Order: sequence, then structure tokens, then C-alpha cells
Amino acid sequence: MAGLTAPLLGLQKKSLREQALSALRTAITSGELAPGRHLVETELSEMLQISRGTLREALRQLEQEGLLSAGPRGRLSVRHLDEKEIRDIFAVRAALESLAARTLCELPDRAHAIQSLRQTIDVMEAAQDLSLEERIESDMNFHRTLCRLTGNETLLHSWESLEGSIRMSIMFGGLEKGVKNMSVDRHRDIVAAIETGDASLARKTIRAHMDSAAANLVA
Amino acid sequence: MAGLTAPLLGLQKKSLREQALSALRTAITSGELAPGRHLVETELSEMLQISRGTLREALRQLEQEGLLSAGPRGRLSVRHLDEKEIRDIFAVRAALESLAARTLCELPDRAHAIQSLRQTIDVMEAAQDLSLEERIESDMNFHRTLCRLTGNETLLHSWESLEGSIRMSIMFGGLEKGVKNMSVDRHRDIVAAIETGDASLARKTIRAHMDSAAANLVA
DNA sequence: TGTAAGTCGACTGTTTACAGTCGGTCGTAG
DNA sequence: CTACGACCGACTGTAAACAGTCGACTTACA
Repeated sequence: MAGLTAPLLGLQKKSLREQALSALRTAITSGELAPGRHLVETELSEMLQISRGTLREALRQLEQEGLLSAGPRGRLSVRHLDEKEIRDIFAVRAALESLAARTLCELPDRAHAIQSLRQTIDVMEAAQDLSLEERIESDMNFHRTLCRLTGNETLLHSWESLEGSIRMSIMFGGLEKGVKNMSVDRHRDIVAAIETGDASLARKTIRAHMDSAAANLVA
Repeated sequence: MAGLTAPLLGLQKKSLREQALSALRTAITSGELAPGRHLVETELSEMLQISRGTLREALRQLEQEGLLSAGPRGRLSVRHLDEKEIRDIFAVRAALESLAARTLCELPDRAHAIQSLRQTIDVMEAAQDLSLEERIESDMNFHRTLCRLTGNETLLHSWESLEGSIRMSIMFGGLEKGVKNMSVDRHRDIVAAIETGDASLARKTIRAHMDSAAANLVA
């Protein structure tokens, strides 16, 4: 937990609030702040070296992202995910990414999008031998890119709002299980489906990917 | 805009932040705060009779809901939606509600859910002769209920995060156009599809409903 | 010994004050 | 008349202080 201060001292291009947001997100999704852990504002503000007012703005955002749950009298704690919630999160994720895939399928000239996706998969492939964290990172990047390439800002925003929950799910289920679902081939299948323009196939591929990911996590 | 203070003076069961949140949401989705309008913190805090700190927490939340857009140096303004964005919002909405419908279809005993949905439609029917606002309210209630009945909290939360944008879309497209899509029959079709348990049919019904709604709004 | 009242402490909700920064405007010089 | 520069106002970012509330612990009394 002492590492919480470090990220803030570095690169000061962003506002303190955004820095605190990133630091907290990382701390939560990395397990540094364990699920169920009660958060005390004064404690956190001191650790992050920021004022409570600024911290509270960040906490509101995290709360909305579903990383924190509010107890009585505004007491915040790190959200705890049970198996059903993980499945639910991945169901919503699947719905969003299915929309993304379908949207890309309907794109007349999706060559550039296909190329971009392939590029992210290449990065994944190169990360195979790296740490679990970096493999997860490259996987998330693929899926985020999938949403971004649609040009649907609302879709991207919704997905990003879910990103924290997804990361928590992976952490909760265990990183080892998490990376199991990140096979390069699976992702190539998705891109291939999009390339054919078969929206139905793309949707099925995405859903299968998500279902197995969720199933593996809760197993 | 003078009406902004009123909601806060009444029922003080919620925190000031939540009251401000509701007041601002209403002000934006009702058009009282016009799209593109620049928001000044001191101005708003004075109107709502709350401090800037408390106000800022509410603003962060609205920002995340997509009702506000951030300009340079954190300048906030009411988000302006163009036609593409409205279509995009409804595409995401369709994806979420399709998931809801599919989930309900797969529910073994969905009799209770069906009944709840029928009830909300009855309310819609009774609201036919009331104001546009009330008709919209009853329509939103149906769709929110659709998501809630799945028991998927993440789905409900994602939908509610989108609710503000949906309301803005309706306001932007014109309330008259908005209510056109809220025919009782359409909604009965959705419930009927869910009742049969045909997930594919339910999905198609939802998507048709959403597509026509979006199309009407931007027409 | 059990219970009830009272006190202490911790935490959140809220407000007020201060600092920094950007843009505009007015004045002046070329 | 234009261009440059210093001042001024407005607004956000941030910090510190105040107030209220709930729970826990202690103590007194039956």
C-alpha cells in the first residue's frame, strides 16, 4: 500500500484527481486494496498526498465504475465480486463487444480496422513471455480497441466504465485463470469473423469467448 | 433556471450531493440547461445553495454519465448530441436491452417478470392522456424494469448510466417525436416475445423498437 | 451480573478560504 | 492603425477547518 504515493509523484501532466483515480484503480485491480476493504477518506488522502475534497471526487468516479460499494452513511469499501456478479459483468461485456463486432462488420471499408486489430494481437503475441500483468494489459487493449474502432463514443465509454469491473473479475478469479482465456488464436478468430462481414458469426465468436472466459474465472 | 433551487428545499432525506445531482440531471434533460451551455461552478453552487466542493462531486458523476463534456482546463458544458451520437446511444441501449430480454427469456419461471412488465405497460397506457413528460417517464420505467428484472446488477447499472443520455436524445430530437415511439403495442410485443422464450425474436423486437426510435428522433 | 445511560472517538458531509492559470482588455509605442 | 505587453478579472484546482452522526466503550444503578 505504500506504493500508492509513488504514482502521484511522477508525471504531473494530469490533475491530481486523475492521478488519484489511476492510482486507486490500479491499487484495487491489482489487489493492493483487497475486496471488502473499508476505505477511510482521511487515510487515503494522506497516503495519496491530496486533499479530501479532491479525493472524494475520485471516489465518486470509482463508485460509479463499480469498483467501490457504498455502505451505510456513505462508508465506502472495495467491491467484492461473487461468481454470479462476474458472470453478469461478462454478459454485459459480451453484449457491448458483440455490438462492436457487428458495427465493424457493417463497415464498408473495414480494412484499416482489421489491420489495427491485427496489430494489437501481434502485441499480445509478443507479450506471451512477459508477466501476467502485461499479458492482461495487451488483452484489454485488444478489446478496448475493438470498441474504439467502431467510432461509437458511447459504446467505448460504456465499455471503459466496465473495464474496472472486468479487471476486478480477473483478479478475483485469479490471474492465472484469467490469462488462460487470452489465447491469441481466439482473438484471431474474432478478427477473422469481422473480416468476413458475417455479423452473426462475429457475435457468436465474441459470446463464446466471453462465456468461456467467465466460466474459467469462476471455475 | 430559477427552479433549480426548489428541488433542494424539499425532501431532505438525501445528501446534498444527491439532491444536486437530481436537480442538475432534471435541469439538463428538461432543457433548462441547454446543450452546449457552459457551466460555471460558482454560479451553480450559488443557485443550488450548496458549496462548490459538494457541487463538484455531483458534476463528476454527471460527467461520467455523459451529460457533461469537459473542455480545456476542466471547463464543463452541457453535452451536445448530434444525430450520429443519438444513433450510437440507441445502438448501445439496444445491445443492453437485448441482453436483458435474452436473459429473461432464459429464465425458467419468468411469469412474475412478465407480470411486472405488463404492469408497467398498464401504467404507460394510463399515462396516454397525460403530459409528454409523464409519458416519457412511464416509458423509461418500462425499460428500466426490463433491465432490473434480469437480476443483473451490472446490466442495470450500465443502463442507468446511459439513461441520462437517452433522455437527452429524446429532448434533443423533440419530445413529440420521442413519444411517437412509445406505443403501447410495441412494448406488448416485446413482453410477448419474452413470454414465448424465443430469445432471437425478443432481440429482434427490441432492436426494431430501438432502431425506429432512433430513426424517428433524428428525422 | 445485566442493563441502560452517558461519554468518547472516528468518520463522513459540508463549507470556506487560498493559490494558480488562462484569456481578455486596455494602454502605449512604433 | 497595428502590434505588443502588462494588468485585471474569472474560473478551476486544492487545501484546511467545522459540524453532525453513529458506534463502541465505560460506568453507574438495579
